[in-house]
Amino acid sequence: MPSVVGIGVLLPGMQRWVMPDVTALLAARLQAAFDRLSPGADPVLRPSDRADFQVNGALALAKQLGRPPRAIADAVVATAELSDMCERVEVSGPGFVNIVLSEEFLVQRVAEMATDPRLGIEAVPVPEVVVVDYSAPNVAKEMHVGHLRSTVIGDSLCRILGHLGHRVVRENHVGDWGTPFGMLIEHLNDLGEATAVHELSAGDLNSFYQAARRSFDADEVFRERSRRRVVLLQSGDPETLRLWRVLVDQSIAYFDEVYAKLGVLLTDDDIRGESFYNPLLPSVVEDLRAKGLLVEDEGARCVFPPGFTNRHGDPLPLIVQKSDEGYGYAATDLACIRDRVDRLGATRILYVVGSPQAQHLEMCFAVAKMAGWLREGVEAEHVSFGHILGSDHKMLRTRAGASTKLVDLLDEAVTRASSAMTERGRDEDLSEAERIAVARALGIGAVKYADLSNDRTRDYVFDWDRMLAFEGDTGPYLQYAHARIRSIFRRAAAGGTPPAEAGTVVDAEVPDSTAPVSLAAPQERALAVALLGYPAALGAAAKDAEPSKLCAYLYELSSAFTTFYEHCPVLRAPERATRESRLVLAGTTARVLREGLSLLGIEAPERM
RNA sequence: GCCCCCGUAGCUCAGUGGAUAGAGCACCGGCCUCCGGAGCCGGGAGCGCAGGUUCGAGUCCUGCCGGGGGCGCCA
Repeated sequence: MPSVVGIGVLLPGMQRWVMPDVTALLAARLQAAFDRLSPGADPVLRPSDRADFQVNGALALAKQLGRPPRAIADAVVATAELSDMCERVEVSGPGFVNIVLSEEFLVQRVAEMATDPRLGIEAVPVPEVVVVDYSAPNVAKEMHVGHLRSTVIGDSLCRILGHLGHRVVRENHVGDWGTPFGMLIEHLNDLGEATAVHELSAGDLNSFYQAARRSFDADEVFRERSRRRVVLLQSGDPETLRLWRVLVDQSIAYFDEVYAKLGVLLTDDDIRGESFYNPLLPSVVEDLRAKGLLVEDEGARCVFPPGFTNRHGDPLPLIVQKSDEGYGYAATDLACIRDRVDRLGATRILYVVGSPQAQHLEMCFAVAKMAGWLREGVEAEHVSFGHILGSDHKMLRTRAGASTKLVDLLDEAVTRASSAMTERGRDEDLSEAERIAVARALGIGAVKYADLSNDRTRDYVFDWDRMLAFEGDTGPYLQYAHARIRSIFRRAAAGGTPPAEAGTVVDAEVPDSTAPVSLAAPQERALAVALLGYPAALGAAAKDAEPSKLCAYLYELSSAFTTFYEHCPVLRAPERATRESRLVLAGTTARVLREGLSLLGIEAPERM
């Protein structure tokens, strides 16, 4: 069964009318005004540092309409229906329109958000079927840092898209087929099944693989056995398949351990390994041949999508079937696309795959379009990402030059988080069990946030001290901001005084999220505006498949909160009404932080 | 050789063609009877180089320089 995330929001009865978010609402109003001047003209609505928003569309329209930009801006201001939202709309400079939202509007929207279980996030009206291809470890091979990015980014995208109401199908394209399995199965035989299983279940996949490799390189007899074993595997020999299954199952059990440690959604049901597509490969080749796309070249069956050339400037082939009749990975990738469109009904396919494979994927997409498998209305996107670099700005490796094992990295993160807590005396009130859980949340969260908060497409420098810092744009900082707000509510629940017994956890919710909100102080207003930006930020992250946009938003929100918190006493507010209003602001901030972090796959502890 | 990505402050990074290019770290100066100071307020410092398109370019185009990646039977 394909995995489904977030389908719940589409169930009858749960679907409810939620007002469009502030940005969308404003954009719609402005669009109507611009349409009257020039149908379809882009208002160019942008956040502004000198107002809440600015509208730049008038300048672009000036030349086209042959009118001064200020006159156009004036016309927009005169005709746009903004009076219920804004307290000031004015033309400035060469023709910008500055928009300042009214306090009444902000108050009303924050109140709606505070009482909305979905925090103002509207389920998309037309859900897509989004297939997310990510993680993709190899059977009988250790997961290393190279798998971190794909797994973490893909996980977050699944969560975000699912939360927005899309039907998400997770696909873990595990490397479980191909010529190396001849060698691996023969090595398994040589070790003896029991010994091999023991070694693999201990998670020592690398030494197993490397030993197989050594035999293959050194021993001609072993090599020949391996080749014959590949043929047996391909032909479906039951005993060979059984041994193959042993390797696969042991590896999957190991992957599950890593996924559990990492805290991602992937389950065994999401595994759609290369072996799954194996039976579909002949028809891929047949269909390409029938469509006249297949070209035999040097014995290999290829498709030459236009626009791709090799080092000599000659057309570059996508090799579908090798000269030895075996299928190349391109065939699998093509079968995969077809399967996702036909069987799963995908309307959007995300490949969370490293940037080196950009050209290969482009070629696959091009061929799939030529063959009609990727039809109109189905988007295939390469969600590309860069390398993780060490402090020397080179690919992260151990001293020995091997790529770092993912489990080692994660264990070190938790260890470092644990000592950071002790150093800062943050663990004094926590029970041992809670201390361990928090250290885990902090360490894993720090690694994930460091990865997710960068522009995917770029390489980033891996730096323990920076990612685990409790200040700056880090996971722990956001978790801290959340924990600090929760602490306010524990105090509020205890009558405004600290709990009598250290270690007592009072799980307090917002006492009254329907209390009237006032935004008299500028820091209160700024926090309200930041809160209302949540839907737009989430939408942008989903549209661009870019979790860093959600990270940037959450960091801005935290900053707005700390400024607010510094200047606006909550529990010590002089008036009861002010105190309750501020509790609503703080409580809503905590909820957005917790939900936002969870959409990144990061836990938000109550205390830390 | 060809193709792709990247080059923004001392460091790590944001910047969907719009006004004076923003953060964090580090540094400097203020604020502590502080609901968690892991903070708040303020400061200095930057778009690799050269052209071009545009009313407007960090953003788009061309060339160059520098870094990374890819380029036929591995995935």
